[in-house]
Amino acid sequence: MLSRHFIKDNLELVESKLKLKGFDFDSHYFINLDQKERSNRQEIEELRALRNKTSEDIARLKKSGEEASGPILEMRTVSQKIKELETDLAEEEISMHAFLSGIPNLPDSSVPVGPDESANRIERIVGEPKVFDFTALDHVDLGSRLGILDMERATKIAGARFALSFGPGALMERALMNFMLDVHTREHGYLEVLPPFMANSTSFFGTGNLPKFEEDLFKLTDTDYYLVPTAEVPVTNIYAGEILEEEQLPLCMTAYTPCFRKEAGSYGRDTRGLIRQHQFNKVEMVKYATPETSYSELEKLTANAEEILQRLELPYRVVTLATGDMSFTSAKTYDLEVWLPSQDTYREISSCSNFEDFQARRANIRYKPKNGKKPRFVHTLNGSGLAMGRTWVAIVENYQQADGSIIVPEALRPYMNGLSVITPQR
RNA sequence: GGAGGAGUACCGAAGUGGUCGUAACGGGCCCGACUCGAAAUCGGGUUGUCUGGUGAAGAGCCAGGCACGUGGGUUCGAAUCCCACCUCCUCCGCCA
Repeated sequence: MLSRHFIKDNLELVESKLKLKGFDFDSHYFINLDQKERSNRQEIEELRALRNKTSEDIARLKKSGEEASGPILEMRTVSQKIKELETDLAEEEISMHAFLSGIPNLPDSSVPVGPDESANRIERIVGEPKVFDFTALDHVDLGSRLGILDMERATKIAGARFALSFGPGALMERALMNFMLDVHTREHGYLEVLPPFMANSTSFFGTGNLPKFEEDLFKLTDTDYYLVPTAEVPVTNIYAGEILEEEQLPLCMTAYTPCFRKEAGSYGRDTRGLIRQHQFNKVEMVKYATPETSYSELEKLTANAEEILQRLELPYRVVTLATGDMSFTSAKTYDLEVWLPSQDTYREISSCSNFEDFQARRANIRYKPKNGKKPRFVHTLNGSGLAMGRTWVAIVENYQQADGSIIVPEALRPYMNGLSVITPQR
């Protein structure tokens, strides 16, 4: 959510910045509603002040045994009037809240301007795309030939967009989780968190997934719970409604969770394999930072995610998302894209964003500055470190050999009982 | 799932319809005094938020509103009475 004061003081700026994100900001609606609400609130407050003062008089009169029915009758009318005005105010507040919560975050000035991903800016390319002297297969063919991946039976059990892995395939997923968490906790200074895999609607509002993107989520029948689409939701909300000390910042947390997404609106896209699933595993990094440090923390967080790709020796590139390609909540996003031989292209494997105070305002996460001044909103950041399913795909495809076996990246071998090559099972 | 109890500031806790919400009392923390320094002692301070005014300022100051788990209700007036919900605790049942 954007600050109402900020919008009021910077109408043109807000309008033009939102346009870059493809959002049409209705400033007239905002100004009218703001004005109406404020004048209404002021009238209510004046009447309440009158009632408070008169109530004290009534108490005094009653205590000294004097007649008080005059002011009581008078206040009966005043209270009635207050109640009427409060009904109007409540409606105005709901409208304002709905309006504000539907406005996306403003893009940072360093973000490339453009309507879609064609305007994304490539920051750096690390490693060389693999070239094979044989016909390279995709991960589905490789996986099923090796007997470590079975998409058909997953479909039988659950449906389309689910996966089933066996033996070294399942082990590699578990190894990736431990490897990533170990690097982030032991070397990058993150605190490991194991959060709930469901969260309530308040938490989803806090991170900006609700109310606008409910169609992406799995909701549990007859409850207020949704399955988490990313650890961002439960972890960012850990300190919702709280005031931290500045000394606690930056607060760095990392968490493994499965992620559940409906992928509505992506029918027909990425139908083959593990690229787009209803359920996938992910290790996420989440940070709270001060406004002064959030952009340098974003660089660190992105580097932390890149470190995983580097240790796995996977070729990748880093792009800055253009204004029109960014998410609703983000002020700046770097995507890490890993090389996939089967698609002859780079595919997103991590998304690292600074949300500034957009989520913190929604979730009411603040910190008390060292100077003892009033509480301020923290800046929240997060990034995948990494999406494990897609990492699995990248390893299988990039490390394939002519005979269809898969070399296990060195960094992963200690996590796989020393296994160095995945060969056909059974 | 059943029965009972409880949610008040940083923590503990008092307050059961009126001038007691910056909210008794105790502790913690911060500043100051005493001291060579510290402890002890003494003095002061210590919730957040919104509206209006005054400011360059969403710094400070002034006036006022709101908040005693959350949301409603009764009343001239609610921490206090009523209803619903949430959370925690104890006992019983079930259970990995």
